[in-house]
Amino acid sequence: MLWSKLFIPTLREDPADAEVASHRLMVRGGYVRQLSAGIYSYLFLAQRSLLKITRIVREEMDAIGAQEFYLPALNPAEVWQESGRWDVMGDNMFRLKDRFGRPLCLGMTHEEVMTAVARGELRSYKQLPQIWYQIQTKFRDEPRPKSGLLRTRQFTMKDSYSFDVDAAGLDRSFDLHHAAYGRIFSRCGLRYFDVQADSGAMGGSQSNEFMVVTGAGEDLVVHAPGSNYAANMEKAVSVPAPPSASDPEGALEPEEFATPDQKTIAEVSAFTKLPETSQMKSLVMAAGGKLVMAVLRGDHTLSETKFSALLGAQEVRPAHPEEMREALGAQAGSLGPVGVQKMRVVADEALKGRKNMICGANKDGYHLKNVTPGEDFQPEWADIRQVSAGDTCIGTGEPLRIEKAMEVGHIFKLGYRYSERMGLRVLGEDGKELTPIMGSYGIGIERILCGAIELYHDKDGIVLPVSIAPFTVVVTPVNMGDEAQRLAAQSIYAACKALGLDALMDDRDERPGVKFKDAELIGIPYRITVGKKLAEGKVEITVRAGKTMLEATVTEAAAKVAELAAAAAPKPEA
RNA sequence: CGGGGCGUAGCGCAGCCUGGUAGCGCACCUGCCUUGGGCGCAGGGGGUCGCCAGUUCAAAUCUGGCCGCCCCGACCA
Repeated sequence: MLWSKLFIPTLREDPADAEVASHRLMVRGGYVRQLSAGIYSYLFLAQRSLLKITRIVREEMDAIGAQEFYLPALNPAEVWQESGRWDVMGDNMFRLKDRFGRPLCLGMTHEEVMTAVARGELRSYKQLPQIWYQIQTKFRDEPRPKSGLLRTRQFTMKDSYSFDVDAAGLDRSFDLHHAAYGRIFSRCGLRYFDVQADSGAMGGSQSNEFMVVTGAGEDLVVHAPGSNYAANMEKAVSVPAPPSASDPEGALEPEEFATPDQKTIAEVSAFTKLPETSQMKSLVMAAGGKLVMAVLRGDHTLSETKFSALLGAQEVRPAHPEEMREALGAQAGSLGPVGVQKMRVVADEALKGRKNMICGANKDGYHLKNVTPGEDFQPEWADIRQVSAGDTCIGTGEPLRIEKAMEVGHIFKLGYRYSERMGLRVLGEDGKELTPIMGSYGIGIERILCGAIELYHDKDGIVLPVSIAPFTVVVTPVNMGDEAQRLAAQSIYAACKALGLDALMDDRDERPGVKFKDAELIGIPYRITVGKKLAEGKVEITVRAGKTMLEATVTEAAAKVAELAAAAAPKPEA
């Protein structure tokens, strides 16, 4: 295509309201323009790149036998009411009414619609397994859209759903997706982590997230560089760093002592001159209308995800001050597990084997010392602790790293939730009805592009992987007024196209500096510069990643780029 | 929803405190010039100063309300 005819509105300066690199560069590079908070117009370059991404996704989904559908984004309330998510989704769902007042919503995901199709049509176990997918626009009324295309109110998702006769079948469908996702993200050129994740309150057993490590991300991944361990922060486990002071010896009895105005762990630690690791933190939480006490080492943080999973509760919140006072007779800052009868007490396993520690006395202004978990109080033991910096890997003992990351894909085993509630049944081999088991698998299409840009950019702009760049190569005649250059550039451009390269011809009557800057900004992997060396029959090939440069003759330039591109973006194995 | 910031030409910003002709750079248009890193010269077009109300002889500027956008937090099957 001819650059002079295209709409690629690059900006010389950074947009004022773009914070993260992908947002800033996509606006500057003329990929996108914002229409409203969390709503973007994808211009020519973004659309080309997104089409390349979706093509890769399609190829890999088709390769595992998945079938592409296209489902309505506009959904009647009924199906969401049947699944129970009409209420669960709350304000995150865009809702509207039609002219007759019938409630509708814009789809956030498509479990309901897929299940509705399935229950109308699937009759026999012989029709299973099925994997259905679509690439569709999703709508979520985010409380805070942010970071450009990272968190938007309208976005594109590849979502697939599997239907199997039994758990073993679901395992196979899950594994197929797991492998396909790895191929998809690799082919898109992403460096990613495949992490164990929490499956959330919506049911389901196994769950993996595909995460791209970037400071722009909103999640945290915990990983050990030397081993295979990687997990979402919510689910991660670790060996805690040892306490910084050893516990006092002896079978000591708990003893009350005054701690006026010392409430936080830090305050009590300073007051007692004993480190935070010698304190016990007692948190009273309300779950499902009941109070539960969580006891942790002073320097540790409660993982609300693990805690609520343990309790099987949908919602866990800190107890109100009145609730604490009523149940324990003291306020936060002086609470402790000793003598507590009215509520469950769950202690984190990091406290196992510890003795003679300090905790609140359930009496304002007082704490207890010489408290030994398991002796002076009998808790339920569980891992309810969030991994923290300094912890080590359970498997290898090496230090764990905690890094910010962005979720680009999520696969998980749904179980029977939707099929059960929405009445999806087929006849089994034995002639009895059975409820198919489902899986759900999502990929954020725009997030792949964002992730690639976050990972690969420099001060001059975007450095996209060949497989998802809007163009593979740009042919840049330095001086359009020079006929020899123009003709040579045209022949190279034609040769590129003949080789099937996605080529762009920068035929604009611009200064060379402008053309170079623009090509670098928008991230085209290769540039063939036709300039002063043409007198010797030579042109230059510049590789955007690393800005390396090599020479080639006019006749061989296109083939050389094709070779480089093929090496950089291998095709899928047949 | 809580905290902070910002709204003036397509983009980036100044002007506002101390009320009185709406500015600068980039981009855009015309002409000349130039052609290996966002050239140069000359001329030109483009604004309900976010919206509404108030104060005033007079409001981009002061006051009040509203709206929008960005950032932090809460939230995120």
